[in-house]
Amino acid sequence: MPELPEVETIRKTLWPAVTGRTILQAEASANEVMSVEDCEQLIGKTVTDIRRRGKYLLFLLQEGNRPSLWLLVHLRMTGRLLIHRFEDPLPKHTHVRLVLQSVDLQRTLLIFQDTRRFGRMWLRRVSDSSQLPTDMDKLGPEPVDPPLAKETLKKQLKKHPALTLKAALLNQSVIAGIGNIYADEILYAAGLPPQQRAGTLGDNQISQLATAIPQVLQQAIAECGTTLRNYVDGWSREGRFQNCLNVYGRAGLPCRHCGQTLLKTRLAGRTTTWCPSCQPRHSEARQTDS
DNA sequence: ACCTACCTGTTT
DNA sequence: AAACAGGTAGGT
Repeated sequence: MPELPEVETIRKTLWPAVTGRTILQAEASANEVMSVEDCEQLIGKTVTDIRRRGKYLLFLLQEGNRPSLWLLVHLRMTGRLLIHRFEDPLPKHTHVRLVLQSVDLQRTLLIFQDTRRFGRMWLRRVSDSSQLPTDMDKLGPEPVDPPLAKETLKKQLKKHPALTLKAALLNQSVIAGIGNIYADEILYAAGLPPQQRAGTLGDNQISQLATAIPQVLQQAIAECGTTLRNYVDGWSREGRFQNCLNVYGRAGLPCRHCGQTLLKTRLAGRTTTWCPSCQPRHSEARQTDS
C-alpha cells in the first residue's frame, strides 16, 4: 500500500498526536506483526520524535531522560497506523495496540492494523539518536528532502545498468521510497518508457528523470498520498492524489496529454502502465507539450 | 536478474 | 474459480 508520500503523510499526521506521550500499555496479538517480547519493552517509554526513511517509519523512544529505542515500522501493502479512541471497538485485523498517555492524563490509542499481515514492527537499540538504525543502511538516497540531485541519480543508475527503468525505480537500494504507483507516474512525467535499460539513458534523460522523481513525489505529499483501497493517514483520512494519476490504473484509457490508448505490461513482477506516444521507445526527444 | 511466497479481500 | 492488489525477503 503505502509508498513514500503515504508514509510521509502518516508521519506528519501522527506527530502532534503521538510525540510527548508515554506508552502506558502495549499489546501485540500473537508474534506475527511484532514479537510479544519487543512489544512489552515499549511500556513506560515516551515517544520523542517520528522520522521516516524510505517507506520506513521510525519512532524515537525515550526512557528516563535519554533516547533508548527505535521502534521501526514497515506497512508493506495494507498496514495502517491509526489514532483510535480508547473506548471505541477495535477494527478487524488490529495486531498491535498501544495506550498513550499525555501530561493531561488523557488516553489515546495508537493501533497497527493490517489485513494482509505483511507489515512489521520491531525494535532497535539507539546508539546515537542522530544516527538511524543499521537496518536503513542498504537504502538508496532520499528523493524529496533534499530533492534528488542529478549526479546522485546518475551514480545510482550506473550501479544497475541492466535493470529496466521500472525495476530500477522500484529497487529501494537505488532510490528509497518509490513503489508501483509512483514509478509509473514518474516515468510518465519524465517521458521515458518503463522497459528502457538504466544503462542506456543519455544525459538529458537522466536530467528529466531526476526532475520528475522529486516533483511527482512532492506533489503526491501535497495531496496527502493516493487512496485506492486501503490507504488512510493517522486520522483515517483518505489522500487525494488518486485524482491526479496520469497512468497508474488507467490502462486502456486515453492518455491525458495525447489521447493515445495507455498500454499495460508486466515488468519487475508488477503491472506497469505507460503511454506509447509520450514515453517513446527509442527517441531522445522529450515530449514537448500538451 | 527473475520467481515465489507471504495473507486477506475484492473484482472479473 | 481465478486473477489481482500500494511490498519485499528469500530462493534460484
